Amino acid sequence: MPELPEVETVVRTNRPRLIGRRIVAFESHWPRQARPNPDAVRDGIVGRTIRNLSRRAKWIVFDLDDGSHLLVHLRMSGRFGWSNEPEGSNSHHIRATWDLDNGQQLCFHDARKFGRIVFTRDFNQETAGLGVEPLDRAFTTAVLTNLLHRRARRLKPLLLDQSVIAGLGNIYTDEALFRAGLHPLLQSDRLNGTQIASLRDSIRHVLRAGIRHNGTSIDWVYPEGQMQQRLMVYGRAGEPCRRCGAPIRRLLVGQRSTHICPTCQPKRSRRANRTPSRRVPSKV
DNA sequence: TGAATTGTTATCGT
DNA sequence: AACGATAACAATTC
Repeated sequence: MPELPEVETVVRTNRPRLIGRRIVAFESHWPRQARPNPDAVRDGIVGRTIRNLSRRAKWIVFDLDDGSHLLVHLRMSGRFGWSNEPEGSNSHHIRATWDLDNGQQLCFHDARKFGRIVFTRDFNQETAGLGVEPLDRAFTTAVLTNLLHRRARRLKPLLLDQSVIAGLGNIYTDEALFRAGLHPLLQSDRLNGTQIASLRDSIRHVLRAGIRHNGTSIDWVYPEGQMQQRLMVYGRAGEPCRRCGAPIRRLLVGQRSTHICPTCQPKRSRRANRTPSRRVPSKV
């Protein structure tokens, strides 16, 4: 379940071994995940030198020396390995391999086969549908205000929508909403300025924390992170809230498991605009 | 054995 | 028609 911080970690750890290397061979063992098709990918990248390895949303981006790009999406279970490492090549879930000019071989492991390998000569067009990068300077409170107010959607599915904000997944969305004290079912166009500023800061905070701790490891898919020890709500149903002690609750929002603290994330604001149940009796 | 898991897309509904 | 919500789907693990 790699999200932005996990993908960023994969990029940072593999970048030194890939930059400057020439690709001498490519093989796909699961044709339908290579776009437009395995031959086009192979023809496009073999002979090219990798200028840079970076990230856009949850995509891993190979910059090639002729201006074309190779994009890899890990989806649920994708990961990179190296054939000369003990864990790298002994899996039977290797779906693709890249041979480099120094004899090393990059392996794409993907147990569930949901990952994507895309070759494109038009990077901008390929990524045109992706929303704003939440860690960019461009992700200001004003920009988020516009994104939230121009539509009326529940907060959680909106934050998961990659065409609006690119990179959040289920874990960091729940964590950001908790940190901002916002209920996932709140309507996006009903947030006030204070709430939006808090949400913007919370999104950036949890993503940065995720990157700082090399991502979240909650199962066999992604083993190298430490962020799971610091999660406030995700996967903690029934456990006490680390802020107030109330039991964390798990609910379904848009078919997705969602974790909240019922007191830290009230559905409606606690103090403001509450009509008192009993009015102070007025003098006659 | 089947419930749980995710991002994306196709389809439904208003 | 346009938008938001929902169902379906890819395939595997435990």
